Amino acid sequence: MDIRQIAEKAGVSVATVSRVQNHPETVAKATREKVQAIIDECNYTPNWFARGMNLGKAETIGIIVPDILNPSYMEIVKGIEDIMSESGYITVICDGSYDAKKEEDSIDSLIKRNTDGLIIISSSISRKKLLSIKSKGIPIVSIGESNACKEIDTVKIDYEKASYKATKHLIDIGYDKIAIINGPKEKRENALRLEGFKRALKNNNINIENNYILHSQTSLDEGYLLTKKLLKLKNPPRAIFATDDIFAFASMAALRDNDIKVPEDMAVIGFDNIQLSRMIESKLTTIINPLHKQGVLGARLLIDIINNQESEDSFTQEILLETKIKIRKSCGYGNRIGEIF
Amino acid sequence: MDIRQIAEKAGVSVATVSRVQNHPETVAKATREKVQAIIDECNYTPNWFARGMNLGKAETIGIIVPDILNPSYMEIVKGIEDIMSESGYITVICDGSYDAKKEEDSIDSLIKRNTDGLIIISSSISRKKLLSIKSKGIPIVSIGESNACKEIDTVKIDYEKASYKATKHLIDIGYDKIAIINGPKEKRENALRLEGFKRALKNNNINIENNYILHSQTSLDEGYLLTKKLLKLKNPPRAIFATDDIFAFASMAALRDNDIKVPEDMAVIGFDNIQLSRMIESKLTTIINPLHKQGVLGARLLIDIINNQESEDSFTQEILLETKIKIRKSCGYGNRIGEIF
DNA sequence: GTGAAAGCGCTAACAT
DNA sequence: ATGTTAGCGCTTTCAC
Repeated sequence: MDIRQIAEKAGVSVATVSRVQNHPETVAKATREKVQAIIDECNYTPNWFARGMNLGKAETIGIIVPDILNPSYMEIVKGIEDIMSESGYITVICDGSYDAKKEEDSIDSLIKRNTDGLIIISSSISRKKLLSIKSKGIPIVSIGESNACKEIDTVKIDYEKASYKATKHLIDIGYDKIAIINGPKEKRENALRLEGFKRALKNNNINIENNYILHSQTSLDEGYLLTKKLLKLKNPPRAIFATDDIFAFASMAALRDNDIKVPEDMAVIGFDNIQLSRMIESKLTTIINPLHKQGVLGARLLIDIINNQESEDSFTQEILLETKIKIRKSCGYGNRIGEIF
Repeated sequence: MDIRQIAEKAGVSVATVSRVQNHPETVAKATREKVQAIIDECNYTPNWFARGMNLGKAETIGIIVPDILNPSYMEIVKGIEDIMSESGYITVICDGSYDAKKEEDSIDSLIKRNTDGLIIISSSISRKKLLSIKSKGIPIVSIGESNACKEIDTVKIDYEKASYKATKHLIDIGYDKIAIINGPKEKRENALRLEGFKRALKNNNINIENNYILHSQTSLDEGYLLTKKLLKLKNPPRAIFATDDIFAFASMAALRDNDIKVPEDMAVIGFDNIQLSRMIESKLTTIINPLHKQGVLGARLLIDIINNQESEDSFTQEILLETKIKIRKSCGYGNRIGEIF
């Protein structure tokens, strides 16, 4: 069923049918209604490729996410989806598998498809690549840190400060032997987290013990193993800062398997406050990262950029969201909250 | 940069450039190399809309998933991604938000875009809609139960049997007051789970207590609340079968908040064996659902269907995967496994 | 207000 | 082996 057949059935030209769909106000009411009736009756939708060829728009945006199995990222994606779907965009989610190369390939593939815009989440894509995308005029926003921070539109939190806050909390309640289980050190946001961690220690005259600084690649299992490694130290830590809630889960699993009680024998603080973090034992004290909100804001920002592509009064934006700390049970000293809410 | 400019630079016709890209073997080595060099130099990729318009292929498949925040579903999606990305397809993941209407809208939107094929996961799309998709000649496979089981290609497990197995396990180790926290009852797979549950009770002459049969809509919070409801019964159960691991997590959180120990005071068995299920306390005994594998098989099946669309020797397939039980700690009686692996 | 016709960039049949 | 050309289905100027 193509536009010509509709035109024929309605006894009008293809141009008129096209107008009914794209600029209905320019066609006489009677004609419009007649044509629309046929369109509905035939359940006609314009061929999407043909339409795209003329308009150059795909009504599609691409999302690059490091790992679709990590709920932290998916909460951001959910926020993006919520906005995009109400704006008529389709979102293509590409799983980067924590691999910069794969992320870049996905980007190429999305660009080839004339995707209207891109959102990259916690991406490890090179600065060069990022700038080349932007210079092609493709709208792009980064959620979290990227390798070209100042040059591309960004929604993020202050990772350094948030980590400082987490570490400071541990110090305030009396810990000084604090380890960090961080993500891959190549990622800028992890470097920042480490800085925040160190700054908190320094400011409080606590010696920085290199054995307490661990980088996990990605997986739950690695978080588990790294924690075991920590326990085997001659002088093990008394608190663990896991920079991702699921690392904290893995860590607590390792502690339990060694009969170490949280928070009695070891404090654990997480990062992100994913939904599950209040369902586990011991209930996780963590940094509230407004994940869903970042997705929402990132999506709105991207739509803005798409709609004002040529307008000269567009400036690169950086939206910085505040974080809070959520005190539950896993560090002790707080009141245990009897209910999950 | 379009095909004409490339042709000009290379001193050949557009047809030759097109051939170099699509049927390189039909063009002389010398010409081919010369043209390819220009293509590379200019970083030319064919306009995707124009290409699609001629070929009618989008090299895209769509996935409908009830909830992108539920790790059970995302493990399936990951399996699909793994296969699709190595086959050059891009996957569009649509979040159905547990809403049949939204799922159907997404399908329409995908079809409009000439998506080459569809994979629906645990979908609540009506039988009528499903058959109409199939009758349009659009390749579609269902992972999990759908409302048109026999008519569309399917990869699934036997939900009834798996639930029977889970319930039987509880009975075998001595429980007879067993509750079930099931998903939405409108879904066929949940109806099957309930049947399996009831069959196990009946076969063992255990009375079916209607108060012990609960349906949760979707969320963690609801699983939590439902469990509290169970505890308020005059005659509360001694074991809970949660038909989704994250329900089990939520359930255990509620139990802890009521100072009920798992497995000492209450046994809990889950369903799916998601990665996180071995990280929580108490380690979850659960049904091993080959999620990733289902994704892989579903993807392969879909590719098969796409490639043999007109061939007459294609028959609707149903691939049924076996499930196993993973005994950890949450039901007691098993040995506690000291390590997570 | 409506129609005729010129592309959009590409592929493939047909011609050489 | 390569070039010429007719579409693919739509949108949009430009006439009327």
